[in-house]
Amino acid sequence: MPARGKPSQRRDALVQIAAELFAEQGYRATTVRHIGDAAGVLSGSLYHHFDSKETILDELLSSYLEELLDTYGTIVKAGDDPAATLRELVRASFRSLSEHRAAVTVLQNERNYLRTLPRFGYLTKSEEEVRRTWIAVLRDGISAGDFRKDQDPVVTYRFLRDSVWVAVRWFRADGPLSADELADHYLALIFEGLRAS
Amino acid sequence: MPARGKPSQRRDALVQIAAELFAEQGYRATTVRHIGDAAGVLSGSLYHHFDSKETILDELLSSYLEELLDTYGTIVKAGDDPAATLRELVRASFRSLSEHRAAVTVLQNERNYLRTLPRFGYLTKSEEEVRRTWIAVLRDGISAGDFRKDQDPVVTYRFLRDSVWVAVRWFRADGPLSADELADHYLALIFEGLRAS
DNA sequence: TAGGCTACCAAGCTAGCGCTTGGGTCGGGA
DNA sequence: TCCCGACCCAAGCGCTAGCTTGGTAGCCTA
Repeated sequence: MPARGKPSQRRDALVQIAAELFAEQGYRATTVRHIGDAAGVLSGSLYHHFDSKETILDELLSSYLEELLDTYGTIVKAGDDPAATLRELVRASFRSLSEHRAAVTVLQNERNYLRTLPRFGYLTKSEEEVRRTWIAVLRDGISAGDFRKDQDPVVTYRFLRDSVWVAVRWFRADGPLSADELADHYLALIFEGLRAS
Repeated sequence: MPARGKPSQRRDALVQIAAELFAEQGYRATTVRHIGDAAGVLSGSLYHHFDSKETILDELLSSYLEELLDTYGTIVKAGDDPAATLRELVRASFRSLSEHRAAVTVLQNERNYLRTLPRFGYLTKSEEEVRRTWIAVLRDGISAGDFRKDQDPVVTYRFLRDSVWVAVRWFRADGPLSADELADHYLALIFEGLRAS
């Protein structure tokens, strides 16, 4: 069986096939026989590539989170003003949501369950790092006078985070709006509000 | 077995017990043996009250949706101006989220899956009615000059809807914020925006 | 006090789950 | 030519899922 560090095209393709099924039907509702069928292979043959169904999911999620946190780090290091940084964080999030739709969907839907598994303890850590990043930007924006002071950054963070990521439920990369257009629409709503001036 | 229209205290209690488990672990991951254990009964005994696990879920969801749509109807019929109506819709939604936490959670998490089952076709219909209600208010607000014209009401609706309902993931009725306080915090963000004036 | 109703138990059925085992095929390097 | 590694099949194991069946204890009413 190929190891994690020893990449294989077939292995990567199988992860993607499984990812689509996980996203559509849920991780637990997707059976190894489904995955095998979709890949044109008997279910047992999957165990040549992976030692468990969990491993397939792990590969999907950890590689996604690695990339996302990397992108966040780059944005923060750029050191723009808080409003611009927040804007870039939102844009990057919507882009990741379009490029890794399956991974994001699974993460949203199975988060509570997966966190109970020791193997996926890193999900909590990643989530905490995302949280720190966003809240720091919000606090900076308040201190700098860019953002309103009568907002609790913790509550605001949860709203921003949730309303961005939950869009994965209906966003389609081949739909009428691109990820960046959607991000800008969202940012306009968040920054300027709904009320006519 | 008691029928749907023939209420039974025991039956209602069992629905609530099951609802908590469905919300915490997911509908499919909750077994009839779990439900039986939580109710202090053997799993087979549940089939005295319900003819299937699906029936338990159906009872939970349909009664919740009935109540929600009823509340929405009352608010719209009151005929306030669009901003006030939207405010009341948001408040009512947050309240329903606190009073029917389990039902909302299940609906959010299993929506995609349940819509594939013929039995739960009414979920799509209810969703459509909610959609019509909100979008009508948004359009009215734009026409009346209360809301900004450069917003697509369809996209805005999805943001509002998602960011309200997704709060069920972290909202606790016994937490620091009441449902109305949370609604007001949210409304301030939506109406006035994040940017300092 | 007999009969029926509500609520439950004890036991087990079938289907399908994740995963294992032993073996087969085929292309590339020595 | 020989063999190794990548890849896959066929069959089935142990287990748990939702659900069924036949029976019973206690209560209410006539």
